[in-house]
Amino acid sequence: MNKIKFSEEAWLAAGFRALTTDGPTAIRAEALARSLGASKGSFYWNFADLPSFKRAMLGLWREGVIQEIESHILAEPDKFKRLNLLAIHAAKAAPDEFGGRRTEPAMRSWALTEPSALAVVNEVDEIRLSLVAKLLADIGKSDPALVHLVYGAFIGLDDLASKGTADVTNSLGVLLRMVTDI
Amino acid sequence: MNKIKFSEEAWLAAGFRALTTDGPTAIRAEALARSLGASKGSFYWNFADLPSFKRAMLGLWREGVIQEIESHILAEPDKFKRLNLLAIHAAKAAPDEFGGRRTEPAMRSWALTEPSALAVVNEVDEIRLSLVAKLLADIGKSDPALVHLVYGAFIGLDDLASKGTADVTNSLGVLLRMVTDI
DNA sequence: GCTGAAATATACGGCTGCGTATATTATGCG
DNA sequence: CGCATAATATACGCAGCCGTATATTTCAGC
Repeated sequence: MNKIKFSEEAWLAAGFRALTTDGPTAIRAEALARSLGASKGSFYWNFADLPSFKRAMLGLWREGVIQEIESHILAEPDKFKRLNLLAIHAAKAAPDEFGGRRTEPAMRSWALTEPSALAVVNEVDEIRLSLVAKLLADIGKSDPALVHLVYGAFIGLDDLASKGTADVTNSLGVLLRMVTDI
Repeated sequence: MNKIKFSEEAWLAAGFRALTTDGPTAIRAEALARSLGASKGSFYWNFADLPSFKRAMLGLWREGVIQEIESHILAEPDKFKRLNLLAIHAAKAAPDEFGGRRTEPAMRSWALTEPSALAVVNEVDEIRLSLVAKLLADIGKSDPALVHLVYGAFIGLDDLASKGTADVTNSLGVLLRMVTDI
């Protein structure tokens, strides 16, 4: 094996930076190459083409979300603390070098225009909705509309937070207190 | 005056269709012209350039939001019904020919990458947050985190609804019942 | 019918992007 | 030391887009 100057990870991180700062259409071989100080040739050596690069990004994000759930939320034994962890970790679905808290809104934005992205976001939504349903069932709540409400608030507050308009943890906390205390 | 074949409104409607189906970067003179069966020349006759066209779109959306609030929500005298109207009209911030319920997520997505769009979305958010704050104050609730929660749920459920994942009215109804009944 | 302006269409130069084809550089290995 | 291949770089053809400059059509009023 020879020396790797620009790893797949480096390309993918550049992809997430492009996505979060300039949107889905900024994921382009030449632009990413410029941002890394590399050339197109290197990109097309590591990835067959743009669609396959995007598939890699989407897969990485989905795995990160699953990882995040398993390591941070399911690991907590107390059922009320588990719910609070939802609020705390709401905005941290991706590592910082992959866009941090700007990733979630960017992925959902991507899903609006690209079917492959929509498919992955739908998968992730199902996973998270099942999680919320389970956590709420654990405290004796089973209304599906409530599940959607909690998850919808999760998504919307994240969007507001990405614009500097709201604080996710505070407001989700208010909601969870209403749901649990009464 | 001579006959107008492609009005400004027609161009703007095409702009919203492009935005909602293919994202902000699909707002391009040539693509819009094709979608209308017109040519670039006509576009540049009606609008100075792309930035000014986008300004027109953003202004139209903002005015529509304000109009919607004044004609549908503030017109209702009963303070509890006013809150319910929030839930019912949540997803109808734009007329159908301008993208209907897909417009809200598309505008917020646009705001992620274009500063001029962010400015308008921020304006709209402030207007709507003031409205929610007022409606909640009318029923004796004044916690700012609650205001953000209601509005965040509004935004997030709209996103989920645009992906076919949730029903906005039901879940916002659950929230408003929690807020008002207790 | 003519004429002139309004409205739309076509033609152009310059730029950027994609994906491939072809160099060029580096390096592990014999 | 040299060779084969991994990794990156450069060069190319083709296409789309922007904004302008230049036609061409269409109509109102005379």
